[in-house]
Amino acid sequence: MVPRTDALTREVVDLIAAVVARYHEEYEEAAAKHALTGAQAKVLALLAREPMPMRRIAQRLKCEPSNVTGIVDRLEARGLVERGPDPDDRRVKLAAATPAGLETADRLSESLDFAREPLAGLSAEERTSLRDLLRRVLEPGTDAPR
Amino acid sequence: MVPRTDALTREVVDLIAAVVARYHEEYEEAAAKHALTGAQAKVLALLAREPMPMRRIAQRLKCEPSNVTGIVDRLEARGLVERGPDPDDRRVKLAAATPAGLETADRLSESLDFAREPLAGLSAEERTSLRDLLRRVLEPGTDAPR
DNA sequence: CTCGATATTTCATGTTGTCAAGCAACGCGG
DNA sequence: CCGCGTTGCTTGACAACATGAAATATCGAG
Repeated sequence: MVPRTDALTREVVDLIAAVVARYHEEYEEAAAKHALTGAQAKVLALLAREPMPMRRIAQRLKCEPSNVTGIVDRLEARGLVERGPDPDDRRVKLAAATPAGLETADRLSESLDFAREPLAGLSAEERTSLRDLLRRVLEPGTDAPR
Repeated sequence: MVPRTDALTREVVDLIAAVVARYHEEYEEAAAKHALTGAQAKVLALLAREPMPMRRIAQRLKCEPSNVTGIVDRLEARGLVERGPDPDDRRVKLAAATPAGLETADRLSESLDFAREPLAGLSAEERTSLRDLLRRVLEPGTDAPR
């Protein structure tokens, strides 16, 4: 067992906390620029890649399916998303981004690109190191993608 | 200007997103173990270090002061936090953790220690590299200037 | 076909967040 | 000292997000 009071580890954890805070701030800000909330932006980004059942969205967001209903309702009300039937299972509803939704998702993605500028301060070598270290940190319990 | 489609940068950003997601998940989980929400845990952790005015809490949380009122209300209702007068300014209310609040904050902190185990997989040298790289990433705009 | 499981929705409820309005206290210029 | 703009906090109204329980429809195995 690693000593819990290790100063170095603590500092790294604090830095990660700072990164998390910063990431959130910028994400919400970028979403707000397109009149979306964070949750809506996340769902829209998901659906821009591929349509998926409500239940799958809930898994990705790690929340209850009943919650997703509301989020998709609001996106649908704004014409960014549509619900369609799943040909293989009539219980399932497939949510998909509309053309307008895709367009918004694209612009959102660009705003987020802007947010990643801080990384530009790192050389290619440094970015590679960072990538490798982050991979290692995430490795043990990487969430099994389903 | 760095090309926005740089594969390496994109991968690092994705990894950071994964770290952010993971961090949140574990934070909420740790908070829930003590029957706290994420926001409540954050405020309690802040106040466990030192008492502070409501307005300062709002700044730290980057939210409206009126929001803090509710969060502190709930913590106070559970006896984890107390509001007291500021001797220097009677408009100000100083929120402070009660003994019970300090105790909860301690146990919460231990749960979070547990969550940082992933870092244990890294050698001291690697943790140092990671620290330095994260510092660099955060450096330029530690505080979003507006 | 029946029955348990699954996908979604609806409803009730609670927390977080915003904004506008209000009140008390501060502190400055006259 | 007195007004008056500013500041700190709370309140109220309202939207979004989140959970859990119950309702509905469909699926699939026996």
